[in-house]
Amino acid sequence: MAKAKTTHEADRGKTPRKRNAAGSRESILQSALIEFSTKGYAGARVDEIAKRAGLSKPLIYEYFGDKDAIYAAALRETYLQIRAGEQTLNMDGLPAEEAIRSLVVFTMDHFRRNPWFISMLNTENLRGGSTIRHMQDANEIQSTLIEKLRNVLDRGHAEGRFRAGIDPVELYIFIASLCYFPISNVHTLRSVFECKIDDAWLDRRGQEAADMVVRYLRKES
Amino acid sequence: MAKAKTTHEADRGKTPRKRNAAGSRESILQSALIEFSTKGYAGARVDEIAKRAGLSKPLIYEYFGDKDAIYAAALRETYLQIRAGEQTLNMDGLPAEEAIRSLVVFTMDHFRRNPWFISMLNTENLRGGSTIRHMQDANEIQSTLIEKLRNVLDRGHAEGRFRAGIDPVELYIFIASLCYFPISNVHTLRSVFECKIDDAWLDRRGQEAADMVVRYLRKES
Amino acid sequence: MAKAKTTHEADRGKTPRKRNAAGSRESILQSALIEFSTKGYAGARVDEIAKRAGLSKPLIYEYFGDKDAIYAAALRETYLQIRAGEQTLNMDGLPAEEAIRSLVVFTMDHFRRNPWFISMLNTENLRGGSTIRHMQDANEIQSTLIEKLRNVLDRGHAEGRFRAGIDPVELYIFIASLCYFPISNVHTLRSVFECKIDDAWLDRRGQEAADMVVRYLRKES
Amino acid sequence: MAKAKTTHEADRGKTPRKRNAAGSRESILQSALIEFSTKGYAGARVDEIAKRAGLSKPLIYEYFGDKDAIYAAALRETYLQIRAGEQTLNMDGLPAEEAIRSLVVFTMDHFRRNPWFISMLNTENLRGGSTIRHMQDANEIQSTLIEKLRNVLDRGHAEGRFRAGIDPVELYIFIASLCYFPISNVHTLRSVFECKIDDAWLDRRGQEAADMVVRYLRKES
DNA sequence: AATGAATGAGTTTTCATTCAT
DNA sequence: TATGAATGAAAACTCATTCAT
Repeated sequence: MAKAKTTHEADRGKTPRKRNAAGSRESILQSALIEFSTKGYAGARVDEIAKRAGLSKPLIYEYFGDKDAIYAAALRETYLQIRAGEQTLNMDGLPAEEAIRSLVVFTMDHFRRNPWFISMLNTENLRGGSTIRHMQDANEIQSTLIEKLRNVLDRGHAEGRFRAGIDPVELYIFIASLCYFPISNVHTLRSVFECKIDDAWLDRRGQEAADMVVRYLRKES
Repeated sequence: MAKAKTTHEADRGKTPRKRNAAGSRESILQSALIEFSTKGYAGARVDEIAKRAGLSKPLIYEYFGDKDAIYAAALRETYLQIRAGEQTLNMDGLPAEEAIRSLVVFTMDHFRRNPWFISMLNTENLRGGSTIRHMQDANEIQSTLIEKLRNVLDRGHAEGRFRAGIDPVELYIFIASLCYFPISNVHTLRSVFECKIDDAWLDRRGQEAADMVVRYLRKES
Repeated sequence: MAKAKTTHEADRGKTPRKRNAAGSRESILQSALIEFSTKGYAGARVDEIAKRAGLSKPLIYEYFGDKDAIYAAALRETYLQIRAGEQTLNMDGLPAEEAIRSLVVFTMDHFRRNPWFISMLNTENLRGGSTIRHMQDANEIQSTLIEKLRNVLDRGHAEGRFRAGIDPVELYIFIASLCYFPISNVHTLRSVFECKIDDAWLDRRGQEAADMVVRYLRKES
Repeated sequence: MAKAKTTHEADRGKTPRKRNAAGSRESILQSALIEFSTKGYAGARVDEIAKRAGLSKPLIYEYFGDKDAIYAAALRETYLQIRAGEQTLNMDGLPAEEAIRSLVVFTMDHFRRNPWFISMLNTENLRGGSTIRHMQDANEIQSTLIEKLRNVLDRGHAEGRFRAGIDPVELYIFIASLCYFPISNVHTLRSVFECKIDDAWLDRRGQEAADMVVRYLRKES
């Protein structure tokens, strides 16, 4: 759990007011997230973060310590934002197969709507995971989603639709794989293959990926 | 000794010795590939490239021009090496389903054996593809593989095993997705999920991914 | 002590002390002027400019941008300083011929007292004028002097001493020519001719040049 | 006197043939002259000199030693070329005043036709004359011209046209001043004054300068 | 006589970080 | 809480010069 930041609710979301520690911190974080995700760790500029946040560099150092710490905070923030998004997913009312389909499509859309998530993961993996390795509660981060998925798998198996022995984490990694790659690698794919990777293509791909996952789960009749 | 033009053939091609332009260029390229793929574009150091190549910085600038150009050359080299590896894949003798399985497993292994490929793609995509977009023959690069895949799909359909209308490029992107993600994201996955992503896990995952692809292709009986 | 805004007025303007942006800028400019005028553009070292200014290189880049911009600022400063000097010239009380003589002698002395002016002009002309060409108000710079000269010429003509139709700009270029060359080319002249080009020689030459100009202007009787 | 270079007359002036020491030396010198006069000493590139000469850098070092020596040779070459040009001037047949006028106009044209002369002098003076100071026969260089001028002055005086006591060197420096400055400073003059300094302007200025010199010499009636 | 290959020692420029208020 | 001024250390890039043939 992140330490409870008593953000003055009134201030939140607006352009950060001066003399407002919590707001400034938030603002720096958001700016850092954009900077690191568009330029990578080494390519990111503290100057740029300060400028975008509308605050001074010394303040950033006061709050975070050094570039590494800013990056670590931004990475954590990325995960928190993604997890917050995932909380909105509700698969309860749906039949198991439909629930899986909706999870796949949701994941694809989620990645598309929050492109800095993928960029931050790329960056962190390029760096060998040296930062996330030291993040305390990293392993709690997606547990809710995994639980939801486990429930659906159980339900599907109980209904006789899904095979047994499917591990939700393993399955989730499949789903993430299918959704992550075409977004993460959109630029190289566009250059290497003729196919147009645009919004429509990604929409279709979400459906097709859902198909693939469902076929994989189905009990063979 | 005067005009002895017999360049010692044994020396050529391998560890490049001094006063050998082609060898030096090769050596720089290899060094650049390592540097860029382990540190990303902005994190890479020309100094380091020179040191690893056992040559001086000015020579690098003489041969390539500037950091951008070194990077571009290394990116292209990456693709060339990967394509060369793909030429070794032979699916001709196998039944369609086996051929597909072998392609998936091969792809997974190929990515594992050439980790700089994935790192370079990550780097390039983080940079928005600005370099590969200007690479002349980028789109020829994987055409052989796609042709092989098309043949297998046709064969599978002819034999009544595979569904019709599967586009080989689209399918290849599925296969790449499944193989790319767990390798590319190994560090973040390790931190977020408890599962051990080690060699054995990746071996199993290759098989499982092959399963998924094959089920996706199969005509439903 | 808390909000004491009384910047010690005594400190301001002269040898710039730390934490004084305007003073630092000034100091860099002065240092750049010395460096560029003694070494030329390509020979000048930003390092040296910093050292002489007692400030760090990054600050120079912060204030000016790059070497070209430092040079441009120094060139403009050169002209401003020269113009400021020219404002002190007063020819009003003198008879026309005396006024001209005093202008010639003043010009010679002015060039001698501000040797970096000639060096900067030489440097800029060697560079093909690429910097001054883009200087906004370059053509306003010597207009005051030209006006003064025009008045004297008119006066001299009205008094029946000077010929008509003398253009002040053209005449000024004659005067500048006579004063510029022996100072600008002092080193080559010393080597090529035996004559000693020293202070006394330049004093005499100022008088002689004044003579030449006056004879040129005189109405032939 | 320069050491008699036995240039194979047949080779001279053409594109330098390989395996031809004298031709190569000549070719490097010409190239150096262009490079140093257009870029100044520090801005000149040995690489560029080699490229323009169509020869390799090591050859240049073999022939000249180092950059300083190339520069020194180019500077001396400049003077030699200028002196060679001055030999063509013939004032013998003309009345004294006409002879002076023709010398002024000739000087102006000579400077215009050989722009690298002025650039080299500028460069050398910017460097404080450190090279020409060590040139052995520098003071012989313009002696012929001075002698010619002395003759004309004597003749003019004998004819009762010119004043007595005019030193030819001093006069020559006046003439050079008038011709040098508007060519040397063409770029800054163009920017600072509105007047168009073009070929026509320089033609007129030659005449006007001749006027000024003649008026200066004339015995006042 | 001539050169392609190579480099040590700079030079400009950048950037994370701190000082002083 | 907040910042304008400043910098040490390092990065990319250059250039006169030499090596080996």
